[in-house]
Amino acid sequence: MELKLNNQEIKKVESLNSVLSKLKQVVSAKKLKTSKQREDILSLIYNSKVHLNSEEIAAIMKKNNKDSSISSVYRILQFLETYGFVTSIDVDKNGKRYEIAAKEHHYHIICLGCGKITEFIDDEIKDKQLQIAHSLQCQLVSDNLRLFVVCNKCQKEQKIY
Amino acid sequence: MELKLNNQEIKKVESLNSVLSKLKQVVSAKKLKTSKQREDILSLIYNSKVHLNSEEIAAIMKKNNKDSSISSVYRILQFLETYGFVTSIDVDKNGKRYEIAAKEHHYHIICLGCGKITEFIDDEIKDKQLQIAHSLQCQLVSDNLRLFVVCNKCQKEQKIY
DNA sequence: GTATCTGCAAATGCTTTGCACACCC
DNA sequence: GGGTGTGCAAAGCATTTGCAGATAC
Repeated sequence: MELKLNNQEIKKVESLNSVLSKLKQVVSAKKLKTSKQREDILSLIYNSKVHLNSEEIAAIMKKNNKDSSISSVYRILQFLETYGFVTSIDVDKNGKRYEIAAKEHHYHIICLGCGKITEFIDDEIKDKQLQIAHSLQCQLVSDNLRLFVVCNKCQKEQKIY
Repeated sequence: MELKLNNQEIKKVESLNSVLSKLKQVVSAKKLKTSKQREDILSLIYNSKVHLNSEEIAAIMKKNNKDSSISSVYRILQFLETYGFVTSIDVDKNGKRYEIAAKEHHYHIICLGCGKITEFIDDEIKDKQLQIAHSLQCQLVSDNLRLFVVCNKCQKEQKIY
């Protein structure tokens, strides 16, 4: 089977420099102004091995002496998502979590015990979805597949279930 | 392909009476007390052809002269979800939407234009998910596949995109 | 009678927004 | 200098919770 798994993260399809350069293009095209925070948050999400939420992003910014108010973090995340630089996923009650959009198209496995998010790629599922959308005369905009599991470690620790 | 589609709703695998009888069993086993509202809300969700949110459920209860405060609706929905009578899906900003659990296992297609939710069944995707969970030594608890689309009608009306 | 269920209002948690000031071009 | 970005505090919105009274058993 052509399943690709990766416990760390799915391959990125673009370099950080390329992503940052695209950000500059959008900012310039929209006649907006450069903001160090915007670039920093985008870089942070690009480099993060985990899916951060807004609070965590604000906390890391603070730790890196790049302090940013939580409202700015929200505004910047909204901007970055609107213009396709990041995507968000809902996995728990602690708000949306973000990841860089410049990643291979993938799905998420979420452990209900420890919250760990694993990513995987499956082309068959992707193809199937396109077929389904097409058969309904729908234009597929985005898809979201989440598997909620109890991981091996949490099963052994009898964390839940 | 073995895709099953249904523009109205996916077949239910259990009668309302059977579901209500199971509710009575749980209530009795947990030494709780019968509540007409709990039964009414469960019946309402069973019979609804659309995915209702809490506000809508409260409004329909009111219209049927079975008035229920919004907090009771939330408490009852939480109860029904905890004990596996209903399941919830997140489709928009208007809160979780509920459906009866006694339905064939299925996925959702959500139109970003009109909000219409279509359900579909696909055994290949289901099998694939089980394989994936198994290959990661994970116990699959639940899965959630949402396709966000622009439906044919909304494309013609150029509602979005 | 006693524990659960309900309605109300207040609280919660994530997110958005209004406003004044700071900063980029 | 004019408009965009930011920080702060307040507001929004779905949901939860504390409490007192109502109801089921």
